[in-house]
Amino acid sequence: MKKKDVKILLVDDEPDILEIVGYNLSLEGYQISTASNGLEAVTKAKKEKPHLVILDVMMPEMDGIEACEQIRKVPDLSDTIITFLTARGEDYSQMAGFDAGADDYITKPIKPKVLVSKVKALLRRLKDSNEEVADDIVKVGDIVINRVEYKIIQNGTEIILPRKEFELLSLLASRPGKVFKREEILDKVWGNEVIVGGRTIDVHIRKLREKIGDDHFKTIKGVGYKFVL
Amino acid sequence: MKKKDVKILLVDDEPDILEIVGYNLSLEGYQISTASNGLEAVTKAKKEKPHLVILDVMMPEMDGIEACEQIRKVPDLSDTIITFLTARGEDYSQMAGFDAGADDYITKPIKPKVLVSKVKALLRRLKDSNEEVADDIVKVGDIVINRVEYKIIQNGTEIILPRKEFELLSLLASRPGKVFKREEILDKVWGNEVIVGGRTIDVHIRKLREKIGDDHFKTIKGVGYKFVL
DNA sequence: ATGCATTTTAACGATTTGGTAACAGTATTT
DNA sequence: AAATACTGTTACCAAATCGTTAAAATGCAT
Repeated sequence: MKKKDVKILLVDDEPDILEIVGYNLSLEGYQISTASNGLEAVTKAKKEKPHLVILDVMMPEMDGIEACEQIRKVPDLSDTIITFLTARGEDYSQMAGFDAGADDYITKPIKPKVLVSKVKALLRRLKDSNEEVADDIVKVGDIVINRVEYKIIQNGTEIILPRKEFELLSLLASRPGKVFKREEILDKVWGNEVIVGGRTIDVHIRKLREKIGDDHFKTIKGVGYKFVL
Repeated sequence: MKKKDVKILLVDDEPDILEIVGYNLSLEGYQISTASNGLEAVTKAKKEKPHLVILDVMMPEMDGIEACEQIRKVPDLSDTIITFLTARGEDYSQMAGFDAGADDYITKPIKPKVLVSKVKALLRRLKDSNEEVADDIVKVGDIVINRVEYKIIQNGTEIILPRKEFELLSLLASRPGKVFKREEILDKVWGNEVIVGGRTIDVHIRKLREKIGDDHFKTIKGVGYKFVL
């Protein structure tokens, strides 16, 4: 997801806070909208479906805790990350925040740099959870992919794959039939910082074709590869 | 199939699990029913024909494995997806689950978000659960254009098209009957920086006429082309 | 460090694709 | 009917893309 497509809803009853936090986050390229109390927050959240909600705990009309609970009840917002703004030194242990479904706390006074890096960290979590769930066992066609033990079983035969091959297969098989663009594969298997040569994917595909079976991997020229059953 | 028409049968002997998992899934809009042991599960499955069964492995009366085998024997339920709930760290290598016909495992402890995205992923396998990919699969006349899998299906026959041809067809078929000007086609399929000769579009249209059928592509002299059903 | 497995690169060949040119065909205008 | 303008068709070439291989680089464990 592009940074500028990330929507953040900022909720606080102090206009100063809204402005300074909003300013710093918009500098980073996020889409910011604001609300000044819990009710407004819930309404806007439903309408705008933000990816992240930053909620002051103490507010008139409806406090942050309750707003958080309300937001958590909305199915469309199940992936939304909620973080509280709270005064430093409050007793976290008896805070109802996490019970209400919060993901994190940010303490006042707010340091812009800290805030921004915290937000980045939280949104990274969003990205991770959006990508397919990593940790378990899936059967797809004649293949069982065991992500826990890093092995695959095909017709009862166990096959141990090296990490990159395993992850590549794992990705392709996570959506049989879907074509994964080369770019997408690089993003998800290699990570978008690493730069590898143009033939790297092909070589790994070739090894998979050898080990798993030629017919399972189909090339779509100019686009990418797909796994077929 | 609409999300709210998807039936999920949840089987566990611990009421707490039933409640928390059931709650989270019903928030997503699925129809939930529950059973607290294997016998009940098989009975309910036969009656309700759920699309997905989430089955605890260890239960009184009849364990998950046997319940799974029973369910798999029912012809009506051949398309039902079955997934086990299992404690993390168990010895997967000697698990009888996949032999019994399971499609997946979900490990306890259960994180609601993980569970929900897992369930979504599994239900995506149901051919007709067009939840979110609806926009990427378009039916026009006797042709189905599948942008996810980069293929088109005509009268049940799969046809793989090269990229430019696919995109051209995709564009024209996106508005059957509408005439696309040559200029417009160049913009959308080739991109307005690239300059190609005057006969390029014609050649591609010709290839489509060969592969898809002559009558589908109508020439409007002096203007452009349109796709007709 | 040494050896082994994995990953990446580089080079080359093979294949597919996209694009052009040339000409034939067809409609449109004069 | 002739001239004009546009499209259809074909064969061919160039560029893009992919497959394969071997060797170099990297990582990893002994």
